[in-house]
Amino acid sequence: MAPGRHDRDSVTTLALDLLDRVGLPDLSMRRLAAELEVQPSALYWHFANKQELLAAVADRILSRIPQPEPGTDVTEVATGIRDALLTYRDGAEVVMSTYALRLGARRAQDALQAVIGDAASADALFEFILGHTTLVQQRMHAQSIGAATDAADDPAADLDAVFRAGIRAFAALSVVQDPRS
Amino acid sequence: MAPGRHDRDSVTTLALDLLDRVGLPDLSMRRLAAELEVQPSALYWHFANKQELLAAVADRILSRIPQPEPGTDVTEVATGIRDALLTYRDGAEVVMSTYALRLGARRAQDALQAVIGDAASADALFEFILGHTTLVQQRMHAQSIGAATDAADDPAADLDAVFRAGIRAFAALSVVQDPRS
DNA sequence: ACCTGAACACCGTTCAAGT
DNA sequence: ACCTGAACACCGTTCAAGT
Repeated sequence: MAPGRHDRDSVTTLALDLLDRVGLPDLSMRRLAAELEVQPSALYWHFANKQELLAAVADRILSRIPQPEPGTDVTEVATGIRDALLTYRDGAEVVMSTYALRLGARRAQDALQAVIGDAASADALFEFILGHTTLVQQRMHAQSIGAATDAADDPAADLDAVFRAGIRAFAALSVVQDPRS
Repeated sequence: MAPGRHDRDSVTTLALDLLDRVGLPDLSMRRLAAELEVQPSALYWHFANKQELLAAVADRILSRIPQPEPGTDVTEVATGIRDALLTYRDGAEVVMSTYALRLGARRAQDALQAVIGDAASADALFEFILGHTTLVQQRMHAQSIGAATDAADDPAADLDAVFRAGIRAFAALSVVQDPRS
């Protein structure tokens, strides 16, 4: 239980835990340092900056995506990705915020490309899942704050209908291989 | 040229201009106040908080979406929405960040629903456009910083291929009205 | 190898008071 | 109606120095 001696992995683990407890806006370097019982400057021995820390957190989140077994369909893979993003609070936003910088970690796209022929379509589907899940998690937070949302509607029911509509569009592609339109 | 006397509209206009010049991470209340030659606290007479200011900015961005004329197809409407988001730096991220809170301003979904039958599919397509455009603008910024991106590839060429792949998936829906699958 | 201490240049927001 | 002045409670990051 000595206060000190952390490494990249243990810092990332606590960052992920803190993210889930307080959300992305309150995940600060200073607060993370306090939980590690360490000065804020100590974090910069492990990570060059906050972006790099968030990239490590994003990779952890994406590591929960199941590898598709033979015979899996588009809906199953897409749902697996969405659920991985939903596992931690604000998970989708963290992944989005580091998407451009993350080297490697193409686990999601690879999984989708295994069930969708075209690479561009697989990327497009991943971008839909990211966008959709980000908005779902935002709405979760807005609701917990008690803020007025756009909707005079049921809170979660039709969100899933939107997800299914998106999946249906891309699933059609994998069946109807388009005849050079 | 007196320093004072602003209103909600003029503040929003300068905020949009500042966003385009410095990007979302550097769009702070203090910096905006400085450009208006006013104390930071003055902004809180016009807006309850930063979120509300960003929501007003988001509405301005979305107001550039063209109303679909009869005979417009899905590709045209979707491209119009993307281009509206691309007009200002980090436009897509601003819209996403206030999506859950924005009352009204369903202009984008309405435009899409006019060319896609199903409301859930129209929302899904909008979420794809938002996710995709956010990532495109992020990559623009990463590149201008000179940061290492994921790609050993052409910078913009295949981004558009992903956009077209997404559109194609949803466009197929509007033609092949699915026979109660 | 990993951390402290101190500093720099910032944030969003509140609130009494001014005109 | 619109703004100032001052304060509160925060940020990310750097860097010399310690062990």
